[in-house]
Amino acid sequence: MRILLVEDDICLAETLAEALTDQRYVVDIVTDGEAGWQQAKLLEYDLLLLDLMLPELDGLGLCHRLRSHGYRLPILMLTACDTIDDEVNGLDVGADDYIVKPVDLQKLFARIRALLRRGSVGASPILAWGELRLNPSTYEVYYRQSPIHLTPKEYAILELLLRNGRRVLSRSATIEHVWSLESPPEEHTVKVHIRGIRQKLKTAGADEDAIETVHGIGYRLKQLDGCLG
Amino acid sequence: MRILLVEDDICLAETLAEALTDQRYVVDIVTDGEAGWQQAKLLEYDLLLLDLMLPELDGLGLCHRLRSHGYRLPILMLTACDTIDDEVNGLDVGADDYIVKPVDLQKLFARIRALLRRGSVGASPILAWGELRLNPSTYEVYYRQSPIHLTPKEYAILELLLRNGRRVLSRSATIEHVWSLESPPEEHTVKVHIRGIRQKLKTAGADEDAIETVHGIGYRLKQLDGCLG
DNA sequence: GTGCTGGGTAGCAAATTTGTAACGAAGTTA
DNA sequence: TAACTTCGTTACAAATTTGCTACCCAGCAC
Repeated sequence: MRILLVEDDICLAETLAEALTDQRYVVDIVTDGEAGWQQAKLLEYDLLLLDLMLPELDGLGLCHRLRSHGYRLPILMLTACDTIDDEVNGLDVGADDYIVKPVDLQKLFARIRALLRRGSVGASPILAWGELRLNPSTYEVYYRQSPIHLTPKEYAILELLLRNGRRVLSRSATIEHVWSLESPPEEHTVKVHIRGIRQKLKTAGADEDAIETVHGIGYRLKQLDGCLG
Repeated sequence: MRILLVEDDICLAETLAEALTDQRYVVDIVTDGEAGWQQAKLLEYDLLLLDLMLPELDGLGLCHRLRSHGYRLPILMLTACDTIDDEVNGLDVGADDYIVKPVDLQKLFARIRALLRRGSVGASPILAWGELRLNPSTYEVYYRQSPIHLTPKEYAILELLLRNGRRVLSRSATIEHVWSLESPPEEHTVKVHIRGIRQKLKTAGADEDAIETVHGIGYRLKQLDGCLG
């Protein structure tokens, strides 16, 4: 699960990101509202953790802009002031819940779980590409009828590829998303994991390689027959 | 299975909680609707037992707020007035069933069991997975014809697994559902109990392990032969 | 072709995660 | 009270995952 954290207090942001990473979320941090908007457009996040007070574009503004552009991801507001007014404003512009600072981590985790739980109900949870299917709610990966066992890192990379469609993922971007704050490995490590995925797909009966290498750039999913990019 | 009881009559609340605890549920009590809302956001409950008349935010209001925020847990309304009106109102705002005071405990248990098995396959009160069967109303567990004696904790974990099908249960989620708030054990404890279950199933003649370890995530029931994900 | 850069493969060792055994505390039952 | 069960912990063993080094191959420029 990928979370976008929009928080200008770098110290708090890193603390939160570390805690969330421990909870196995992948966390991206941006420090102002405008960057949050750009980043939210760039990738499909599962949840937005949004400070109310931000430079450039504040939390309410970003929230409002996202909702008015049709983004339906769960938004959890983070606010220093726990007045009713703020809550009302936040929920008015389309936030799903809010939590006051100082942040109680257990409470934060619980709200995030609650939001993700109900977010995953409506949308089709299965990511698919040709004969390949990945179910994020059960961590199951299938090629046709064959279950494929992937390690956590392999799984995370494949999920990232599937969520990004034909977009090319550079190795550094992959590391940023999959490893996030934990000590990032060398870029070569990505190759090794890509190899692991390819090998397991092949063993499962995939005739052609689902992952395309874009020389000098990175990886992406291969064009499907009969599908136009 | 964890139940949230929202009831302002402390005497009744404690009586019910005790009875439910005897039935091996984990019960948390709050005494007003607003607290109920906060608590429901905090933890993932398996069922909500909700008095209609409450201070702060009444049962109908809480029920409505939960449903409109996407919560889908079963809600059992508790009401002193057994008029059609109340029933209609309750079901309108999204309660699943209701029971009138004074509470007949046996009836209460039966309704709770019925609501908890909602969504599971068929109308059978028996939870089953392959040759494994678990009867929540008698706490009996069988593998084929052989009865299996499980300790309460082992039983609770196995029931949770059976109710969750292929979903992966993290160790922390398992603790959240099986242990009460005062004394949650270390995550390692879950491993030890899982081992106990596996060992007893094996002794009972299970050829292959029913519980699958999902490395880095948690546990789930193993895929059954002939079942597609 | 040669040289160069980037990507693929294999195997190993460290780190992390999970499994097992055993102990003692606490509670139950006879 | 003594025997027994349950349960959470510690300590250690086993398994899995992970990231690295080293080496080979493919594509590209000349």
